[in-house]
Amino acid sequence: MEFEDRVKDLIRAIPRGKVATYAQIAALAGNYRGARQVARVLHASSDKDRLPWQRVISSRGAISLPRGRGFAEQKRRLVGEGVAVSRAGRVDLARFQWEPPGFPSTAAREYLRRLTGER
DNA sequence: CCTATGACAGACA
DNA sequence: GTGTCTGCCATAG
Repeated sequence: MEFEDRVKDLIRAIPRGKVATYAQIAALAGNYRGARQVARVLHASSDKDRLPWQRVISSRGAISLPRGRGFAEQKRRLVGEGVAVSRAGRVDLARFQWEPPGFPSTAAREYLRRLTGER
């Protein structure tokens, strides 16, 4: 339950006008491979816990919600906060990604390096 | 113990 | 750009 609580706190810490990715939240919460858990938390309790869920998007910089089930709502909320969202639901991470100190973590980088082929 | 779920991520064709 | 496949793991039942 601790991981879940950290995830919620982190999501609440994303400033207006910025976005974070699922993997980023997971890494900051201490589990750099827990992106799916972040998705689960959002799905289960974004309403209940009043999270700024619109600020969490995929690592490719896109809205993950399907059209017809939240896509338009998320886009509307983000644009309302000053985040530019393309028609396809893309956000420029270089401009809008939240970058707290210490991200990305060395653990995450190592994992990625191993995935990419141990170079 | 097991299985299912989850708004994922990365590699590759 | 699309689609598929694999790895990942906390949580609920």
